[in-house]
Amino acid sequence: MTQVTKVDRRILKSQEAIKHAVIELMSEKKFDDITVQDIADRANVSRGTIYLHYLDKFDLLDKMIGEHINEMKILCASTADMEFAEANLPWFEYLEQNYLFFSTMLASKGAHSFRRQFHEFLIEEFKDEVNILEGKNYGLNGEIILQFIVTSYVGIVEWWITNDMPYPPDVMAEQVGILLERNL
Amino acid sequence: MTQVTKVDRRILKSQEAIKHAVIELMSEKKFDDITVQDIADRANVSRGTIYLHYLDKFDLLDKMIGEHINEMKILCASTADMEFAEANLPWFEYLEQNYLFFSTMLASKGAHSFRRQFHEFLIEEFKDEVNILEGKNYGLNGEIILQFIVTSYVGIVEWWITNDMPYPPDVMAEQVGILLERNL
DNA sequence: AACATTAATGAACAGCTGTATATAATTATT
DNA sequence: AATAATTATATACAGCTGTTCATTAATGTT
Repeated sequence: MTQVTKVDRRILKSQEAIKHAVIELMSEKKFDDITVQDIADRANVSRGTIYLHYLDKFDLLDKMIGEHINEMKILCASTADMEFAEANLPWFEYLEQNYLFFSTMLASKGAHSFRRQFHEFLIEEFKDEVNILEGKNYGLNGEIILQFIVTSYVGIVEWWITNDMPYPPDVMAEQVGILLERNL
Repeated sequence: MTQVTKVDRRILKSQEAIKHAVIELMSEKKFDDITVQDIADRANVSRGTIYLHYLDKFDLLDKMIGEHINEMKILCASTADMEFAEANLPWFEYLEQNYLFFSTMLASKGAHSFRRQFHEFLIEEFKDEVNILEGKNYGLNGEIILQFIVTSYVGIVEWWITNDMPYPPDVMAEQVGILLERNL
């Protein structure tokens, strides 16, 4: 069931301007140094308008991250029955394409949002892959294995981005793919 | 070469009072809700005194975390040639003993400090354990394997603490030990 | 005990935050 | 086109932050 109620144009316009302003400012300074006043000035809206849509600047960042995670979910749907190494590739390419956003965001106090959302997303993706009834993980704790895999994925992505993507997406996808196969 | 120059008693007294105040306040509210004014009032020092010792409240938290990491380094030195499952145990026990501090800290915007410091510490511990010249990791990228292992360790510890330690330290140590053996 | 050094204090400051409110402008609907 | 509802604006406010500075207090060393 899709929501068909029209959203007031003013809301879309304000939110677009605000998010666009953040992207612009991110290429000029660290997210932690960007003030709500900065964003309002750049977006050409009243500072109060930002608080009308978001709790604070971290909530704003959180929602921008959420939109990226949704993009990655869509990418994921199209690789449903590939091998890990192959299915990983679109994600690493997507991260690379949005390097400025992700690197600036990860260098800020809002990095927690990304980690939380990406973690939740990956838990959904991998939770059915863990088998402790037979095979290599027989007898182990499924919850701990799932956390082990997912946090390593989140962590390696964060490492890759904050270290200026030292390897190309296809190398990352392949190496991470091998590590996933070994543990799942 | 140990530093023998005496530290002014007032410095020790102020810093002790400040750190003690933070610990106290942590049992009353989330770290993000604690203000520098709160800390100054509780520690019975002038607000300016805190800025005399620390850049801001996150720098203060960072230094408190650093002291815990140092404790864990000391624990580590005594388990140098044990199996992973055994060597892990003192860490998980230490984390359990300081549950209030770690859980409150991880629920804040300062969680990044812990992750960074614990990550750096583990890199030092594990960097010599990766062998890509023979064995299970032959031909793989050593840097990526190291990041994979270390971030999963940091992540699983964070998961364990923020989820109210759902398993006792010995179970965690054993399960994580198995996962480490498999990948190193 | 007297001294020079260092640390702590209190007050003042500009700037940002988050909230509230009255007013104006825009929108969707009739 | 007129209307009611919604959104945006400007302004004001109290509280916190991080810095500065002159003054006072405590410390370690002669």
